[in-house]
Amino acid sequence: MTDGTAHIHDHEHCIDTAIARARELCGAREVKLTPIREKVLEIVWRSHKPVGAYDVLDQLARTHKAARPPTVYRALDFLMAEGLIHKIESLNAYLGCGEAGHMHESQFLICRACGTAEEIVDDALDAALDAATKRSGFTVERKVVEIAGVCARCQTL
Amino acid sequence: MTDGTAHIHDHEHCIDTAIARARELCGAREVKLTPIREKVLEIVWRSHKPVGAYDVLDQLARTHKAARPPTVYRALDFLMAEGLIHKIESLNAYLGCGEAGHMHESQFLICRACGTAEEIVDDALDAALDAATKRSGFTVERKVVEIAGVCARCQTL
DNA sequence: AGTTGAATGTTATGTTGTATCATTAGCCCA
DNA sequence: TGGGCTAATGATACAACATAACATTCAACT
Repeated sequence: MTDGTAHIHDHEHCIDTAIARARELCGAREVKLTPIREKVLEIVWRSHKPVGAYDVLDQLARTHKAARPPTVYRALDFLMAEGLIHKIESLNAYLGCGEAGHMHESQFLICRACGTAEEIVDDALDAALDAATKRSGFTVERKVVEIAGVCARCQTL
Repeated sequence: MTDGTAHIHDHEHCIDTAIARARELCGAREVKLTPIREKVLEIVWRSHKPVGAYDVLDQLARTHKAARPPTVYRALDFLMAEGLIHKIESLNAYLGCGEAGHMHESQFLICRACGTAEEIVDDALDAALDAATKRSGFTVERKVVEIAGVCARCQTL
């Protein structure tokens, strides 16, 4: 286990919880969490680090020989549409969403030292974003907030 | 002229101003705004829309046959390091910086209808970002804020 | 002129993401 | 029960974005 956050939680449990939650949500919404989609979700959740689509593909291909780029991108698109994962634009990588269920704007703290990305929910920040756009008469559809730097833990190492 | 913002300003003048400013800054900093770098800056400034590296390459190649992807990426890297342009991560595209000279965090309103990206400077928003990270003990190096939606003008069309 | 370091040239390749059409799987229901 | 519909997946090809590595040129200083 090389995951920099492994020390603070039971990661298998955290994956299982995320998948169980995804099943519930998809059931309630009457959309299909197919085996491929579920497997991709699990692969993304296996790390708290954002993971690239082709890394997902490599891992998926171990159990699913037919996997190709479109296989992965379709699954990722589905999972994003359902709010189960996020894309980190500044890394071209994907991350499991810890707040799945209620749609929300995502804000990330990305550590360049350990590679982890922490999703934060800050209502004051979100309000400031809305205020900034309201002034311009701009209608918001998506808010990308990605803060890169060094996390508290890595600074002490 | 198909630029959605062309109606509100003299674009040639705005390009000239940006290049003159870039020359000043590079002179003061004793870094070289070479012909290639200046041409790339001009190409980026020709639109208020973020422009892809390969679009820049196509345009650069008209006057500079030897241009290749590294030619363009090197120039873009230089211009970004000097704060003369920004990269829009969610579009993989580049945009002239209207606030060149003082280093600052960039925040963008990106209209999916007309393709323009407006750079905004909102101190309250920036303060909210800092507050959010301070709480986590996170050291910020770069802040990416990209708000996508529909601009005021496009909503009325 | 000779040396040095930055900039550019050149070739190749790596990485990320889509378009397109064919095939399969689940579901409704006549 | 099997025909017809739609969603999902398979499969091939390619487009778009970006960098590695090494060669050459150029400008500045001595």
